Amino acid sequence: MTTATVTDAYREQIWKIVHSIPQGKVSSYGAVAQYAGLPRGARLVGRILSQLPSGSALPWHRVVNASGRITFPLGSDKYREQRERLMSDGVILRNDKIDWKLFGWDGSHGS
DNA sequence: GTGGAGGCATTAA
DNA sequence: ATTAATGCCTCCA
Repeated sequence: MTTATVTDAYREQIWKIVHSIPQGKVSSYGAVAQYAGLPRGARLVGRILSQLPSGSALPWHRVVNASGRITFPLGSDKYREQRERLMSDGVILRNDKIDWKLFGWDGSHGS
């Protein structure tokens, strides 16, 4: 079947990882991609998240870029939505930026 | 030495 | 060939 794509197989894997992010913490596209087995698939994670089906209930708002900032243009509806959801999770945005040292999730189980 | 901004590189669709 | 929910490197203040 050549109809399927590479991300098609990683799609569920990425969903699992994003859904594995604990509330109050955030991760980056590159980090999630790396955990999924895609060393340079940062954009793939973003693309997959953009193709999320309605009702996926996936905490995509806990995923930001490596800069700790929301990828959407500041002032955009999407940007506002993610920021609101992040604050709802207890994540504080400082200067529209996330303190990675406070909310950065390594993907590890920690202690 | 730290922080912010801009540009180039990389992969998948 | 073009676009994209990015990442990393380099330069300036």
